[in-house]
Amino acid sequence: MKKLMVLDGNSIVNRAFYGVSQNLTTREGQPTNAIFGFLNILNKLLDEAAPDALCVTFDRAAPTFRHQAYQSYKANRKGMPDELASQMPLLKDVLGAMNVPIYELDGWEADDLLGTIARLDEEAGWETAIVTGDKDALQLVTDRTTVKLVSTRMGRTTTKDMTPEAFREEYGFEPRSIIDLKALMGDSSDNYPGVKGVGEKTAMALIQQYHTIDAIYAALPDVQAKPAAIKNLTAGEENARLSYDLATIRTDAPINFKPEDNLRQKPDNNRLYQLFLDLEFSKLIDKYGLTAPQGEGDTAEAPAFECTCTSETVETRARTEELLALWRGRDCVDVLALPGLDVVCVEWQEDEKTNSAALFFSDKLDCYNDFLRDFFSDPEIKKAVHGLKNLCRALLAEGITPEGFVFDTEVAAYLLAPTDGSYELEKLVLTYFKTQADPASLYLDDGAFGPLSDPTAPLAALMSHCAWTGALREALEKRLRELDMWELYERVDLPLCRVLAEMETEGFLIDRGALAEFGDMLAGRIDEVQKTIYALAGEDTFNINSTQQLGHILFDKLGLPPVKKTKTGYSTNADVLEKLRGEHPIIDSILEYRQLTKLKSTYVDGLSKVIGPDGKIHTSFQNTVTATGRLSSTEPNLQNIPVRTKLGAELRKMFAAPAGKVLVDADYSQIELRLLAHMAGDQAMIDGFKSGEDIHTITASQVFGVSVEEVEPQMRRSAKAVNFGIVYGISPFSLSQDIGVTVQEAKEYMDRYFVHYAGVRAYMDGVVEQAKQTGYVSTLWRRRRWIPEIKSSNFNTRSFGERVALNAPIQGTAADIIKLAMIRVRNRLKAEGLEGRLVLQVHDELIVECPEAEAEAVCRLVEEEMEGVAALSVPLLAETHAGKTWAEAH
DNA sequence: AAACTCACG
DNA sequence: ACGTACGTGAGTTTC
Repeated sequence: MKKLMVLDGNSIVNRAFYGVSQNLTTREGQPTNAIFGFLNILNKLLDEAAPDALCVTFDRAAPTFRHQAYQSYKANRKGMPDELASQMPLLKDVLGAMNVPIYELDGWEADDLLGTIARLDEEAGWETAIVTGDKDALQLVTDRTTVKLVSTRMGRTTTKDMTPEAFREEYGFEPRSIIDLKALMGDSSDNYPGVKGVGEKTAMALIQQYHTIDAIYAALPDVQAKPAAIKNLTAGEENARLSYDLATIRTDAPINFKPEDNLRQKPDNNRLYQLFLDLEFSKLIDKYGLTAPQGEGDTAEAPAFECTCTSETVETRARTEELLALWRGRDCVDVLALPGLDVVCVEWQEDEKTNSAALFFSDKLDCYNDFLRDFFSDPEIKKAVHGLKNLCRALLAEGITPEGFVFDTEVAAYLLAPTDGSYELEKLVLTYFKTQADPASLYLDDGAFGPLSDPTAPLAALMSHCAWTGALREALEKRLRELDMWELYERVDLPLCRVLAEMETEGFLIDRGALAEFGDMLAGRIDEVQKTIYALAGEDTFNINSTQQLGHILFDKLGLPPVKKTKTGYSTNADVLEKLRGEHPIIDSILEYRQLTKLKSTYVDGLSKVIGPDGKIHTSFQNTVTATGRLSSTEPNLQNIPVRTKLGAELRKMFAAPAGKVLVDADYSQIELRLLAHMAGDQAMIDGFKSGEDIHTITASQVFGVSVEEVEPQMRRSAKAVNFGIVYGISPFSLSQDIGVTVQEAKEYMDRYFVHYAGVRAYMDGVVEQAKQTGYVSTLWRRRRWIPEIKSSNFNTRSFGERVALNAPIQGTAADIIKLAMIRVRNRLKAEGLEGRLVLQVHDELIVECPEAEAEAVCRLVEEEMEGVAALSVPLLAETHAGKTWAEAH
C-alpha cells in the first residue's frame, strides 16, 4: 500500500521556531532558525518513514469557518512574532523549490485540511501519516491513518507514532473520543473553554468510562464522579457542546486533492540552490547534493571577481627570482600554501586586469626551499593569506621567520562576525559573495598532489581559492574600515597571529616523571574512595561516573531528597551534592571521587598524552573562536589548569622552567573591575582604585555602611560576589544563590551597590540601550559584538542579550588590552636582545620563560609593557613573580 | 551527537 | 510569570 506523509506546516514550523534556540540569521539579519529546524525535522521524518508521497498544509484562517460560532475564539491568542512571520514566505519558497505540494485554503485551518486529506487518501486506498504537534489531530487516527506526534523537549525533537493500538494504550479509549475529552477539559492554546472546573484528570476518567459526552450527559446525574464534578458538568453543558464542535476536525474542505499528485519529486536544483545560498545554508547544499546553476541566465548573481587567472608552474631558479622581484613592487599578493608547504600558490595583479597564479612543487624545483625563505621572510613582499597563525607555525617549523604579512581573511572575518564560529574560505565565499566555491578537500586530501595523481583538478581548486582570498581581502578590508575596526585589526589581531605561532612553537616544559607519579598517587586514592562509595551504597555494580546510575543510587535507593532535576533525570552536580552534605556520608566520598578522577583523566592522563618529544606541551591558541575577543586554548587547554584547590594546584608544580631558566608570571590585578570603573566613569569606584585599598573591602564598607577597618570577611565575600555579578549582568536571584542569602537580601545589596556606584548603573542602562538601538556593543578598541538576541520577543533570549551587552564590552576590552600587551612584550624582548620568550596567556596572565640572569629585567619589562598599554582613569596594575615552576611564580 | 560535569578567567 | 551570571574546552556516559 502506498503511503503519504502530510505535515501540519504551522504546527511544525512553530515547534522549529521555539526549538531551535540557536540564533540563526543571515548576514543581513533575516532570521532562519524556523526554516532550518523545519527542514531538519522533515529530513529526519523522510529518512525514518520513507513515504511515497509528501505534502504540507498551512493555516489561512482568521477567523475560521469552523469556529465562527464562537466569537472570542483566538481573540486573545497572540499573533506570530515577527521573527517567525518573516520566515513563512521563505519556507513556502523552499518547499516550492523542493517540489513539495502545499495546501492552504482561505477560511480553513491546517488541521481541517489534514483531516480532509486523510479521508481522501483512505478513499483512494492509501495509507496516511499525519505529522503534527497538536494532539487534537489524534481524533483522525484509524487503521490506515497514523499520527506522528512531534514534541520538542529541551531543544530536541522526538516523534511518537500514534496508531490505534498505541492510542488506546495511552488513553484507554478510542481515538475518536479525543474530541469528547477536549470538549470537557478545553484547550487553552486553542482557547476553547471546556467545562469549567473539569481538568485533564477528571475528563480522562469520565471518557475512559463513558467514551462520549452524549453518554455522560445521558447518564447525569448518576455518573460516577465527585459531587463537585457533577455540579460542574451540569452547569457546563453548553460549553461542552460548543467545545465539542470546536475540537472536531472537519474532513470536508473543498480542496482538489489526489494522493498521486503528491508523489515525491526531485527538488528544482537551481531554485533551491539559490534559496539555500540566500539563506546561507551551506551544509544543506551539500546534503541535498545541489550544484551551482550551469549555463547562461544564472550568472547575474556571479561575483565581480571571476577567476581569470593564467597559471604557470615555475620550475627554474631564474623565474622565481624574476617573480620575487616583481612581487616586491606590488601592494599585495594573495597566497595559498598547503599545510605542509609542499605547494604554494600566489596570485597578483598585473597590467591592471590580468590575474596570474604560480605554483611550486618541492620535488620539481631544487631551489624550492630558498624560495620559501625568500618569499615568506621578505617584509617587502606584502602577502595576504587565509589562516595566518597556522601558516606562521608551519614556517617557524622550517626555520623561516614570517615577515610581510598584511592580511588574514580568517581573522578579518572573525572580527566582523565574532559569533559565527567558523570561517572556512568556502563559507566566507558563500556569505560574502553568495557563491559556492570548490571544496577545499580537492587540494587538501592526501594524495591530491601525490606522485601518481593528476593535479589538474586540485590545481584549479587551489588557484580559485587563492583568487577568492584576494576577493575577500578587498571586501573585508572595506567593511573593517567602514566599521572603524581597521586599527584594531592592523594593530592587534593581525600582528598577534605571529606572536601566537611563536608561543605555540616554543611550548611549555612539563615534568613528565612528576606528573606520572602524581597520577599513580591519584589512582591509589581513587581506588580507595571507590571502595568506600560501593560499601556505603551497599552495591558495587554501578558506574559512579554515570550521573544516571549515581542518581538512582542516591535518590531512589538511599532516599536522599532530590535538589534539582535535569532534562534527563536527577541533577548530581557539585552544587547539589554540597547541599546534601551531612545527609549521608557517601556524599563526601563522591565529591572526593569526582575531584580525583577529574584530576586524573583530564589533567594527568590528558596532558601526558600531548607531551611532545621535546618534553614540552604545545597548545594551540584559537584566535577566531570567542564571541568577546578572548583567546582560547586547545589540545590541550592550558587555560584551565587547576589552581583553586590545594590538590589541583599541585599540577602547577609540574609546569617548570628548564635548567638555568625561570618562569616569570605576570597578571593584571582586577582588570575587569578597573575597566568597569573607567568605562562607566564612576568616580566613587575610580577613587576606590586610586586609593590602592582592596576594592572588595571598599565596596563592602560602602554597601554595608561601615568603615574599611570594620569590614568582616563575610561582608567582603558578599561584596566580591556583587562586584563579579555586576560584570556578568547578574539578577538578585543568582546572587542570592551564589552567596547563600535570600533573594530579598541580595536585592538590597544590589540596590545599595547602585546607590554608591551610581555611575555604574547609568553605564549599564546606557549600554543596553545602545545595543537595542544599534544591534551591537563595542570595546574601547572598537571590537564589536553583534547582539541580535536583544531584540528577541522571547523573554529569556532577550534577557541573555542584555547580559551579553553588559559583559562583552568589559571582557572584550580586557582581551584587547592583554593582546596589545603580548605584542609589546614580544617585540621588546626581541628589541632588547633578551632570550626570554612568551609561553602562555591565561586571559589576564602572561608567562615568560627566560634565563635566570634575565629574571629581573624581564619582570620589569613585562610589568611596564602590560601596565603601559593604555592610560585610563584608573591605573592598570600588573603583578610579576619569578620562580622555577608555575606554582612558584604565580 | 548530546548531555552532564567540572576545570579555568 | 517567566528562569535565573559572562566567556571557554575536555572527559565520560548514553542514545
